[in-house]
Amino acid sequence: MPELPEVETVARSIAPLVGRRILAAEFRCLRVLRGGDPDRMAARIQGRRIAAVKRYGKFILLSLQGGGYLLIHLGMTGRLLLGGPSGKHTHAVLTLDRGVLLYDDSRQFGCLEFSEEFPERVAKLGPEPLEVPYRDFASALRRRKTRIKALLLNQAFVRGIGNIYADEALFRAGIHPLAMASRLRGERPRRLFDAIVAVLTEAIAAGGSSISDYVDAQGRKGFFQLSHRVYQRTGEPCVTCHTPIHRVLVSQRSSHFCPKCQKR
DNA sequence: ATCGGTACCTGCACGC
DNA sequence: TGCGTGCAGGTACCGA
Repeated sequence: MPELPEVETVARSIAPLVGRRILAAEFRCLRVLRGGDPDRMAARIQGRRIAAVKRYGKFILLSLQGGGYLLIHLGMTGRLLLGGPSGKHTHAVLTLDRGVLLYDDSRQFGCLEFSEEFPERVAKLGPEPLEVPYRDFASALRRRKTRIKALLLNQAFVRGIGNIYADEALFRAGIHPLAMASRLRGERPRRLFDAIVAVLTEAIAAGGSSISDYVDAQGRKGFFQLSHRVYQRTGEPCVTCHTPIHRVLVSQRSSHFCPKCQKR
């Protein structure tokens, strides 16, 4: 489900939890828990206050008062919900001094991880696409001998872009998903950079894309799916030239593009 | 050191 | 109705 705009929306919707105390933590699913024993992890979290909520790429990091971090990744189907009934895929329940926070994830590709130090997984990520200076982005592009679509999905290159926004940015920039990153010339790197910034900014303003079941922590849907120009529009006419949208696999991921507007 | 391919898990839409 | 197939926003890990 969630890429940078969706995770940003979720992070904003749980921002009011700053200052709340975690009275109890219950972890029900070993698979989504990183770094060991559920009861020990619960014991280390219990009683601490949430000092900050911050997004890093597709991760949400809760900093706890007095040290310690709870790192959350939503995977494909993860949801953080403020209150609401716990269901068959609810894997964690944080009882707060006011309210409750649930972690729900049917496919179990997401994860929760507690660490005393700033998490290594976050430290290894590339820069934020909305913060990286253009010249850093352009010089990194030049050094990569891989397909541009695969590179945009690589979280060590830039953090937060997933399949939807990679396809949408490449369409806006007029670049074929199979183009080699290091061989983009002339205006193309700049157009790609600007397209990424524009599509992410617009998507955040729309509360993200709700493809099937994505909602923020208050259960609100996003509406950026209404603005998708290529993603999951295979066979439909291109909004610019009316050519049917094509689909190819790049690194085993569906990639949607206009064969006329996006040249290699 | 970088890659591309595969595995992980559940649910849904589709054709038969 | 049910069954098999393919597809889905994710990352981690493997061998080349």
